[in-house]
Amino acid sequence: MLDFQLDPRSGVPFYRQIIDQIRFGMATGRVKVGDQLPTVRALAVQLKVNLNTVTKAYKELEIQKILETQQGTGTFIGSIKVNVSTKEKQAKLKSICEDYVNAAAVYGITPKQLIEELKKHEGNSK
Amino acid sequence: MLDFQLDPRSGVPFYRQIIDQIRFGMATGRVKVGDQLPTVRALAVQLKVNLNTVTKAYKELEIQKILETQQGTGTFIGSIKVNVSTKEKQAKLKSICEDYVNAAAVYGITPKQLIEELKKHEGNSK
DNA sequence: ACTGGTGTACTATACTTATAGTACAATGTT
DNA sequence: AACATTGTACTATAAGTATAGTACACCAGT
Repeated sequence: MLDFQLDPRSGVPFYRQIIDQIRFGMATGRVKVGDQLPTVRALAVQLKVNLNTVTKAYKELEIQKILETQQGTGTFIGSIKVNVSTKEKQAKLKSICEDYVNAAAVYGITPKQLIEELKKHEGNSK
Repeated sequence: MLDFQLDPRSGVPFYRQIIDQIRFGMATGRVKVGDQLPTVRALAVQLKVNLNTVTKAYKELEIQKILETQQGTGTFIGSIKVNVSTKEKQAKLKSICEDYVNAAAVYGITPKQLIEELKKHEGNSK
């Protein structure tokens, strides 16, 4: 099951964050072909966004054949193999780190200190 | 000198990308207090965006006392200082790390990868 | 057949973002 | 004093994003 998380401060539209997280979830093997996604209403409530926002995300992925929807039943992971390019992965990593360094810098925390703290989490790499 | 680059596909507004890159440049020691930034017109041409877009970015940073502007002269890196108690700082560090480990995990990025990326920036950070 | 849950389709509104264009104000140099 | 360069302040337009609300269509149970 995917653990959706929206960051309103990132500037990235919600529907795009949802799309990204589903695509990355498929690429990293967190969800498999045939898995059912949360219903549009359930996810809207969970993420505290509008029904239309989730719908927009699902619809775009459905157009790309990444999701398969059955009206009345639900939305499922399609059989298309999603390939997130290493370039895209790298961009995401870079973007996250920049946000991270900026957020920390506001409090006078240096990248070096961040690294030290992060080492405590290294075990969870899976 | 900062090497600005905009990614139109990221979904992040241009003016925000400019803000982020300036802040990131400060956090990682690429620019120092007193350095002059490109003029609003020069940067607008360089990035192929509108004058107003650059202005918006500079203005927001000026409000935050991160930049200092002198009409007729230019825009410069300000000398902001953040005073936070070490206890508060430590708590913030922990909180920020947890947030980012979670945010990264959503995209299949491990703490170890975060550390690797961060190491690129630990050099000049004070 | 009915009911509840699913996705879908619309209208309308508000806010944000980006652009274009114009004009003005402050500074420094000549 | 004149000029070029800087930041600033408007108006107007267009596109994108998010919300609210309503209604409908499809499917699987009972």
